[in-house]
Amino acid sequence: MALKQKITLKHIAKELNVSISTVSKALKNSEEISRDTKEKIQAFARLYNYKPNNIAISLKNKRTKNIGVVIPDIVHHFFTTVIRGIEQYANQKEYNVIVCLSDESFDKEVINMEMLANGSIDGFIMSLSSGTQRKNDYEHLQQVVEQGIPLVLFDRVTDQIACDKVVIDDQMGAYKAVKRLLSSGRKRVGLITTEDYLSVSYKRNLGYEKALAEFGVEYQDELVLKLPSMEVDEQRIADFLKNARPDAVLSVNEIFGITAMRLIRDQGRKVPNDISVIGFTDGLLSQYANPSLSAIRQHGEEMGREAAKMLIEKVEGLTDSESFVTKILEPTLIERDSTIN
Amino acid sequence: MALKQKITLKHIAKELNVSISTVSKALKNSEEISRDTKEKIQAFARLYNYKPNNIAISLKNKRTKNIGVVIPDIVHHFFTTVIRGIEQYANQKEYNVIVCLSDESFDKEVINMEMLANGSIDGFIMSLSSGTQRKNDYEHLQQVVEQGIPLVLFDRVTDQIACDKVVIDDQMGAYKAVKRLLSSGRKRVGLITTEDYLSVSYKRNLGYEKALAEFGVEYQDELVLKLPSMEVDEQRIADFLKNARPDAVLSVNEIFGITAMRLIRDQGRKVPNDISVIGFTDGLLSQYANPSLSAIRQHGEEMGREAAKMLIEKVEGLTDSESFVTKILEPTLIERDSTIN
DNA sequence: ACGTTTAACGAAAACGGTTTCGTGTTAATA
DNA sequence: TATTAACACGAAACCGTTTTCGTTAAACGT
Repeated sequence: MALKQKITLKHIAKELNVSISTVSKALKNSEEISRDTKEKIQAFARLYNYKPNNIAISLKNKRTKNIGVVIPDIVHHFFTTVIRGIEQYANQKEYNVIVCLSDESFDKEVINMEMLANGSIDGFIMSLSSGTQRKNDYEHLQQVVEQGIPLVLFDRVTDQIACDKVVIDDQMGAYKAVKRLLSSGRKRVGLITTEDYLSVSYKRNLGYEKALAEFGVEYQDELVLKLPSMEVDEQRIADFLKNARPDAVLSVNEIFGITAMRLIRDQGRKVPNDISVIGFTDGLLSQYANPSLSAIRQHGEEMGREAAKMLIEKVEGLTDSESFVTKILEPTLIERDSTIN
Repeated sequence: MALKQKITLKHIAKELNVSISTVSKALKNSEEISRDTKEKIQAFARLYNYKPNNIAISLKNKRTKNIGVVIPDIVHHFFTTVIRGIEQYANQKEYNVIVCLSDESFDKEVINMEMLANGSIDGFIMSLSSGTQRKNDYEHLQQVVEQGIPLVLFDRVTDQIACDKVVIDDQMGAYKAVKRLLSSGRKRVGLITTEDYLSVSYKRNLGYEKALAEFGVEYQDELVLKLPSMEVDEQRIADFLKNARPDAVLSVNEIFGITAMRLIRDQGRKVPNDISVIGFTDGLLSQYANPSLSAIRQHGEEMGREAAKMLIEKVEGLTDSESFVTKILEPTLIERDSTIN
């Protein structure tokens, strides 16, 4: 099979007995070049399907039209929707999206960023790995911003780095959920969460406490289950449900919520009659669970679009590179079958 | 804030009063350069954290170490696991992954591929959009292979293009499922699928028929529901369940399966006692559904790893560029609560 | 008829590397 | 002492563009 080698300006120039610069200008329809020459060159280019080499252009312009996205995990509905949002906006602005997974590991996050920071991308959009948040080390981010590479953090952010951010109001989300549970008459609202090193967990705990306080309900340790990671520890959840005997549960993610619902049933109680359940991260599971799970929707796609917008505006210099904003999206409570009025 | 501009060979050369070539060689530990000079240069480079510019290297080597992944949709557990598999392998080989979404649209698929094909990537991994399969037009793929860009197709493939492929044996998957249902005594095994233009649906239908034939069961049109797209049409599924009255159902994806289970219950029948259900695409939904859904596992991660391996071997010339293989992964039936022995 | 504008194009530098091929210096060899 | 090899380094081409700045020749003005 004969390979149709990509044609370059040089080829065209030689074939048409003109200089490379003339070809370049002709293809850009420059006024400098005569009608005749332009037509000849453009026709030839069309015929051989000339397309400029992106890499060469990147080198020249010092702009790649690539944006690097570094996320902890892609097999996770929330991140996946964010990526889609990023893609949507980026695509329409003719940017490509390079996705790297940190796998919740600090080291991988660092390696990936260093790899991309050496010219491969014009800017970063990222969500911190749990490893990084636990280590509380943001040197690699600092390096990137010091090099003048725009950075937008989303969802799992840190205030130790000055950059644009987009988050949902996690505290508000938890607050809304708990308020909803309390005002429908629930007395013992439990919380299934992870330990505080994850920024989002911390804030959700705050919202939980705030709602309790507002309703004059005392915070009780036994009603809060803090799991050490996102792993589903059925035993601990089951024990928690049995011992604390909540009449409502807010879970910090979908899976804990779904699992809790199943365990509740196994223990002979009913959702939502005996126990209401609300989960964070409104994804497919919440939608299709049985009973379907009321959830705090985090608007991942919007978050992605917003992050991409902020990033690209910085990249293209449309926005002051010294001033940063944090966009806070308001979460929405989606009522389904796991809560009762 | 003082920007730490990226340092280049030129900077180092000027600072140390040597030539650029000397710096380049010294940093590669070339024998050509004296101990002293090398140490001096390397120390300086380390001090200023010199990292070569990827773009410049790409231009020189005509190799980007990027691979382009074009998939129909990212908010889909199966594709997401494939990406993870690709990432795993690619990362370990120091390749980056550029993800583009075709959104099931032919046009977007074409645009994305053309964009990436102009030097941005060393090869493609892709799964065809439904738009493309419906249009049955593979010109853009042909172009790419004619330019000598390696291409690996996965899952949704076509035999109109000669390239490496990795798929699961969809026919076998359906066959295994239906065989399982029939041998546990079911008589009226229904199939909820999509129309045949999707290559996978077609093959799954074949497996369904094959199992029926083997058990001497006659194929009945009324037991097969072909939806026009992947949209969940509850009404049609409900009607199908009521009218065809199957005692077992194989669904061509997770969502149809989950939905069917719910509708079955709504109609007053029980899973798995009255009706067994098996779904394709073993994802979170199947795992966490209630009852949990028996499923055909498609080994997305392995598929991704395999695709990445095949691609990178082609890219690096380790494998003959003229000969292509199709790797067929065997699907696994995962038994859960939605089937009864 | 002479200087000046203008049109149309080419040469060359630049982006940041890699690599081949000198070249000058010194040390070893005949 | 003349020759040569080894050593250490630099010049320059190259990857494929873009862009600035000539340069040439024709057209123009007076």
